[in-house]
This record gives sequence, structure tokens and C-alpha cells, in this order.
Amino acid sequence: MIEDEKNTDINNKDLDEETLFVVSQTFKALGDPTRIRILHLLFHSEYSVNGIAEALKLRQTTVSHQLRFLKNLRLVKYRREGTTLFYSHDDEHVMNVLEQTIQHACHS
Amino acid sequence: MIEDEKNTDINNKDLDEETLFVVSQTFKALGDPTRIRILHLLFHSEYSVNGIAEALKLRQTTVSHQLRFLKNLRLVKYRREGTTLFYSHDDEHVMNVLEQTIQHACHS
DNA sequence: TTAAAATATGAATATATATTGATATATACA
DNA sequence: TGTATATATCAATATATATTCATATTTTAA
Repeated sequence: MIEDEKNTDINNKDLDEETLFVVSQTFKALGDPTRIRILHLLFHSEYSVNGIAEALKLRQTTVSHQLRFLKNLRLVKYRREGTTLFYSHDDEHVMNVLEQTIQHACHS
Repeated sequence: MIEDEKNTDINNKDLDEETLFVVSQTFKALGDPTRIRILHLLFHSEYSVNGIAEALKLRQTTVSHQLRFLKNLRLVKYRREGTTLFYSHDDEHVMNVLEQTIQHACHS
């Protein structure tokens, strides 16, 4: 069998570019302490931007920037109520991975 | 109940510093495409440093640096055979999380 | 339509990180 | 002991990223 440069072979031990991109982006999102804290907070319930900032003692602008990051990856979503935006998590798989790993880190 | 600055309260929605550090380091390791490719390769079997470099078309020095990174986090280990070092994965939980997420990314 | 409140955006800065070429170290063996 | 092979380390560079201040946008209500 001729080796495929573009690596479409299902048996190939290397990953295709698109999968690699998605996976690395996902883990990159979970690789920052601030984003971890935000996601972990949202695990329990929805929060407004200021609510997150107060709960975690972060600046509003920091929270907003990180929420945009998480939103772009569809890891969070929001609903509007007046001028307030309530954010909640939007990816069960990622939340499971996060909480699993937190538990694993705590109990070891 | 008085709020604890150091956040030792088990009901607190924020994470303690040590857990946060371990979790973020772990995900940071998985947040880089090169390290993902290396770990995914090691999922199947052990490889020498040059073996990894050849399989993934990376430079020896790049592979060596990333292996040191992964070794520091105890995500990989190695055994020596002459001048050759055979690396293999050393954290079942992290490998499960990685492979799960790869499967999730492929089939969606 | 003006003000206030909540959130988002832009630009700047500081820090972290990945890769690389050059070189050092370590092991085996002639 | 000297050489070849495999791997690790160092230093430099380029790029990515997180945070911040200042300001813009959006929505509501007076």
C-alpha cells in the first residue's frame, strides 16, 4: 500500500489535521487556570458576567475575554435578561472530562 | 459561616490552588498538537525517540524536548536498551481522556 | 432622548511556549 | 581508548497568550 501524504488512512497512527486542531483547541481551553475556574463555576449553575467576576475575584474584562474564547469553541452559551447575560456550559463531553480530571487531581 | 480566604471549604465553588495547578498543567500538556501526536502514537505501543521523530516527521530535538515535558508530568516513562530509549505512556487517566476526546472529535 | 448598568472590544504589554541549530552527554563496541 | 549512535541540553528566536486600561456597544427605564 502506498503511503498517503494527506494521511486519510484510518489505520495510520498519526492524526489528521482537522481532528488534531479540534482536540488541541479543546484542551488549550482547559489548559488555563482562569478558564478552568470559570467552567467549574458554570458546572453548578448559570452566572452573569459580573457574577463570575465577583465569585472568582476577577476583572469584568478578563471574564468577558475568556467567555468569548469559550463561546467561540461552543463550550459556553448565554441567555439575555435585560442588560444581563447569563452564561452556562454548552458541551457535556468537555464538562465531564474537566470534572473527571478535577476529581482525579483532588483524590490523589 | 465565615468565608475562608484560602478556600478550604469543600462546598466552595472555586478550586484550591494545588488542584487548579495540576489540572491546568495536565490539560496544557494535551493542548499542543505535537504532544497530542506523540501521546496518541504511544497509545498503541512504545517507541524510541528517533522512532517517534520518523513516524511523525519531527526533528529529534523537538521530540526530545516534548518528551521531557511529558516526563516531568509523569505522562510518559522510558526503558533503556543500549543507547536507545523506548518511551511509553504512564498515565491511564490522561490517555483515556485523550483518546475519548479524539474519538469525540472524529465522530462529530 | 438621555442616563445608567452590563457587557464587549481594541490596543498595549508582559509572559509563556514551541521550535530550531549547535553542541554536549552517554552507551556500546571495535 | 577512540568512534559511532542515540538522546539530551543550551541558547536564540519567533510566536502565542493572558491580563489590563480605556473605551465602545447594547439594553432598559426615567
